[in-house]
Amino acid sequence: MIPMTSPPPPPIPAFQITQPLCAVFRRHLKELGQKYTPERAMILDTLIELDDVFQADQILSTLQDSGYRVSKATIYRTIKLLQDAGIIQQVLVDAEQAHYVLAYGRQPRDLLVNADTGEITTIEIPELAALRDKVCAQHGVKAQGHRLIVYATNS
Amino acid sequence: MIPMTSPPPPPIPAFQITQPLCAVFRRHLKELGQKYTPERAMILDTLIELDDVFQADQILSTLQDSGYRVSKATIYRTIKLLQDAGIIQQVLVDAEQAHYVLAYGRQPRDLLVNADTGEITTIEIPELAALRDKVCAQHGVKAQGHRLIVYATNS
DNA sequence: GTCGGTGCAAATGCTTTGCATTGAT
DNA sequence: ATCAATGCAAAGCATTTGCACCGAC
Repeated sequence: MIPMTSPPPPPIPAFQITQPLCAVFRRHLKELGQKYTPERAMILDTLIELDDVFQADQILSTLQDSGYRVSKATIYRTIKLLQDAGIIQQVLVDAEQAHYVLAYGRQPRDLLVNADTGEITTIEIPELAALRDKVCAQHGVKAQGHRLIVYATNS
Repeated sequence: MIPMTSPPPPPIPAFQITQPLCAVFRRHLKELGQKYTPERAMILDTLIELDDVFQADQILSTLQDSGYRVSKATIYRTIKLLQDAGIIQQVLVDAEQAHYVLAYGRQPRDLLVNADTGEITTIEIPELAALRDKVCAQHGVKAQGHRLIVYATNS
C-alpha cells in the first residue's frame, strides 16, 4: 500500500489506494470527463483488498462492516467503470452472481474452484495462450482473450 | 434419428429422440421414480437439434415455432433433470443467460465465442486436460472438470 | 385414489435505471 | 449556475416456486 499521490476528498481519511491502479482509474475517468469520487476510491481500495476474486455484494458488506455507506447502485456503476478501464474483468464462475478479478497489467487469470469448499483461487497455465491462439487461427479468427475455470475437489 | 423404443403419449406424434440420450434420460428418471413425459421428450429432442450450445429460451421458441406448447417452468425443470442425468452441462458464456452444451459421453467441450457475430462454437484443445490436472496436483486438489471460453474477433 | 407433472402467475434475487437531491468547480 | 454522482426505490430479467388441475397407473 502506497499513499495516494493526491488527497482524496475529506470524508474518507483512512483509504489509501495502491498507486498504479488508482492512477489508471483516475486517468480513465478524466478521459471520460468524470470524477474520482470518495465512493469510487473506497470501492477500488476495497476490491484490491478482497484478493483474487470478488463479487459486488462482498464490496458492499466489506464497506458496511467498516462503517462506510455506499449504495448498491454506486457499486454496480463503479464496477462497470472499472471494467471499462481494464482494471477488473468479469468472470462467470456460477450462475448466481457475477464474479470479478483484478485484470490490469496481468495475464488472463485462470481460476481454480474448489467444489468442496467453494474457495476460488487464481492459477497460471502459461502454455494455454499459445494453444488458444493456434485453435483460433485454425478457425480463422483472432483470439482476444479467454477464461478458464477448473473445478476440483479435495485430494 | 432412431424411433423411440416405447411409444410417446399421443399428443406428440412427430418427435423421435436420438436413442442413446433418450435411454440415458429414461434410466435416470426411472431411478428417481419419475416419468418420461411428452414434454420431457420434446425438450430433449429439441436441444439435440439445437446443435452445440443452446439457451433455455431457444428451446421454448423452437417448440413454439413448431406449434408445441410447453411452459417455461417445465423447460427449466427439465433442464435441471438433464443436468443431473449428465446429459447436458451448464456453461456460462455471458452474464445474461445460462447456456448449455450436450455433455453425455463427451470430453469437456471448450467454447469459442466470436465477439463480432455472437456465434458460439465448440473447439477441442486436447492438451488442456493434462495441463489442468498438473496444476491441480500442484495445488493439492483433484481436477473434476473445466470450462474454457475463448473470445475472438474476425480475422 | 394416489403421485407426480404441468401451466400459470407470483416470487426471488441480481442488476439496472429513473429521479430528486447533493456536491464540486 | 452547471454538470455529474449519489441514494433510494422501482423496474427488469432470467430463473424458481406455490398451487390448483390433470393424467397415468
